[in-house]
Amino acid sequence: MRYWLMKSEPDEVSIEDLARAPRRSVAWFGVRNYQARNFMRDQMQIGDGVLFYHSSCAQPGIAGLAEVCAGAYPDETQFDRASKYYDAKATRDKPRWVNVEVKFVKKTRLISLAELREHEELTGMRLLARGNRLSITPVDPDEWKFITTKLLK
DNA sequence: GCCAACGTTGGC
DNA sequence: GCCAACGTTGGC
Repeated sequence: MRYWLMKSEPDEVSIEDLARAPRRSVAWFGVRNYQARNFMRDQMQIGDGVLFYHSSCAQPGIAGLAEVCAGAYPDETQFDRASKYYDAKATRDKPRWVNVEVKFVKKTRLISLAELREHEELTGMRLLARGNRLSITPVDPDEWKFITTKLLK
């Protein structure tokens, strides 16, 4: 059982969209970074906890909780010429990109990026590391506990 | 829209 | 394998 922070642009998929999705789950397609892919492929398991983070928006921050509900399988969009995520070097025999599926748990108050930076307990968060751009980052159990019990009560 | 930081590509 | 050029991310 691990914990993760996953960034999503609310214009694409917000926590509200996730709550309204069929079965309240979505495929986390479109990841085109090897490190993030490897997290999905090698480490994410059904039941893992997810901090659902809104990025590239007016109020970036944690907007809700989710959980992994399906393990990694090939991301369909890599094969779709019409998709902006199309990858000419990926084939069905040798897929390059995978996605997991993520299920809604709850919407929370917005914990802004600025607020996350205020807490001593969270200074080690990968999200807050200088220059971090990864869309999927591991979250330490202590950080998860602090956020879900102290910041969200 | 700016720009720092990082990742990827491709020539050598 | 190096590294310059280019592309992307994402907060501000």
